Amino acid sequence: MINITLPDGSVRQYESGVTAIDIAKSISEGLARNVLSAEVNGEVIDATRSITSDATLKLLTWNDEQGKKTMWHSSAHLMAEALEELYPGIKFGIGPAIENGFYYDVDLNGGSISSEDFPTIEAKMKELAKRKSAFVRTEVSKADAIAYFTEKGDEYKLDLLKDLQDGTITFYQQGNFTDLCRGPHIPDTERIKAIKLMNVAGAYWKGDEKNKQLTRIYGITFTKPTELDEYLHLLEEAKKRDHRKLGKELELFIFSEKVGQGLPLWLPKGTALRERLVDYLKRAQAATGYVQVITPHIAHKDLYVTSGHYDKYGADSFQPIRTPQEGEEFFLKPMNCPHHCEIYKAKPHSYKDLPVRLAEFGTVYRYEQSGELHGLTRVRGFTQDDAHIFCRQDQVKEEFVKVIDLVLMIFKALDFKDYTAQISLRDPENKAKYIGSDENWDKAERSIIEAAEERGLNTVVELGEAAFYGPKLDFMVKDAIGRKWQLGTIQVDYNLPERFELEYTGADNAKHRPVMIHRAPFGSLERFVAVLIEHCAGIFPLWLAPEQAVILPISDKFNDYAKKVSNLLKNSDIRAAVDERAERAGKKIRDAELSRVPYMLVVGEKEEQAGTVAVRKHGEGDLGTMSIEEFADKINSEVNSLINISELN
RNA sequence: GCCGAAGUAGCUCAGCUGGUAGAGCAGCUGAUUUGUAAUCAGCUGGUCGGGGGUUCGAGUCCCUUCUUCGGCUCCA
Repeated sequence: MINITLPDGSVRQYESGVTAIDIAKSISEGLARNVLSAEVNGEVIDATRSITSDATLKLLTWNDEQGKKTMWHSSAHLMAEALEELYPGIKFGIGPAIENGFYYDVDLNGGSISSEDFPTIEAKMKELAKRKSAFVRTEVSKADAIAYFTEKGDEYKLDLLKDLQDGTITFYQQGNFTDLCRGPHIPDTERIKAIKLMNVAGAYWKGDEKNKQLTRIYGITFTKPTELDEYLHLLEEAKKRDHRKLGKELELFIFSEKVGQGLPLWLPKGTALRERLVDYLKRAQAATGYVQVITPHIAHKDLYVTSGHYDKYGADSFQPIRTPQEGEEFFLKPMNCPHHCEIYKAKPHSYKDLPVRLAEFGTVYRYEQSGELHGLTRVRGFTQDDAHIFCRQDQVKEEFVKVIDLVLMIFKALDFKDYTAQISLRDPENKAKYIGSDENWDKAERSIIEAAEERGLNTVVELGEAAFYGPKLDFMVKDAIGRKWQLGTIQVDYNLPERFELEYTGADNAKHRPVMIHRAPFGSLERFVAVLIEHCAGIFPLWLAPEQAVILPISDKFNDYAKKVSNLLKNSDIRAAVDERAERAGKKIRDAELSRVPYMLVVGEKEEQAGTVAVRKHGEGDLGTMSIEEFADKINSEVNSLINISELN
């Protein structure tokens, strides 16, 4: 007998050789039907594999990330089986699960597949799924595996086999399809109940553009038809929230072919929104010991030679700006850090002065690949809410805590409730590729982890994801419809202080090298505004909305009163416009609702006589009549409850 | 940068197999003076992304270029 420990800590005894499915059945039939794979001693395996020694077991279902991945990976095999029946002679690359679904890369030998073929493929997949074919795992020798794919004529699988060790090779077979695969897979194809192929795209074999281009077919599957419906609904919702669409509709920003790709033009309303974000962060930073600096948009080549960026990015960047001076070259600044290093260097520092926190809303230019540009999330000119903190090694933790507080304050003000901190550390197997002493790295890594713990962050630690110059913490937020975005970042840098020979004088009267911390709570204003638009679907928090209220006179007889109301509100720092058009109230309300103005103030004869406004809230409707002062108080208290910088002190 | 698709009025889109452009909204003008999601009428507006070609004739076919979209690769 063996002991199986379940996630709740309970221990059950089973015969050796029991499978996860057997165990699930012993708990309930329903659970057994839902099991997709199993995590045994931390490793995800087929739910149908035997367990022969004491183990901890977690049964994975659709509700587990890994369960979904298993399902989608198996779905890729199912699609491959369908494709092989429909397109005999087709060759297969790789077919993994991805964040939302799966894909398979195929070589059609000159043929083609388009989205018009999807219904046929989907129908075939459904037919095959219903056969309830089991996914059967077999261990094969490398020689046998090579023989199998040589006979089949699948050069891609043979290419993959080259890099595999004999003795670790497994095949999975379901129905008539056999694939080289590590697994794991779901018990049988019948668990796949809903299938949707999403799109086709070209993709190079092994991601290398020198290799042949394969056809990549994306799909997604579900354990219930309703889950597919929900997913399609979510996609539609995402489309409605697309910041590129809303940015145009709400007149926030545009792009112009003449100005250039990836160079956004901020319209008055977008600028108002952005400036408000900037003011907010500036006030918060002023309260937490930052000083603002301003540096030019271009810099001499030498700056980037010193920083090392010239060697690394020179040829792939905007090319140098020349001057009448022979051989002189300037570059558009791609980051603010080297400039800030020069500011730090401008005078000697004592250990007592540290940390020095230099902040700048610095606009930078990077020549991103044309195919990579996307709305405001990936542009060629953008403004970072950048700051560099120069501190002693023993201050790293405290500085991290402070930056975390700043980021959390912003998340609160913008209603991001769901976030995790991703901590990127060194690859412990390969410490040599990182710059800086082992001791400092250890300290810094520990400081970051402790800072995150102290603030109760949910963290995910990624080994080997650190930059060569230091470990970092990135905030991953989930938006209102569950999509993940990377926003704020905090990074330790041991490289630039070295290259710029930054120093401070310690208590021992000797020179020491400060630690540099890069941080950007928003990341960039462009990207942040894009995420914000998609998060709130264009319905901005009241403190940010370009217009907080619009006053709607019933007829032009009341335009004067409307203007008076607008002026009174302006005195209370409320942004309110008047809709003076000769339209009916219904039309004005409709337009105001569509442009997502938070409050509409309808004014007519009654209001003019009583000195009041009839308040209507966006998306909610009529709130009744109140005095102008009451309304102003209501707005201001609502705003204050959202942004409260004093919390930081 | 690579592969695939698309580009028609300010916006959203229609325009079959080639026969010199349409709608709705927006805008303008006039009428209406209006009470919680679209008042009515009239009008303006396009070298059909740019360039080249085929043709008697090109929004429509071909080449080229730019931009956008979906992916790949990339992101200091």
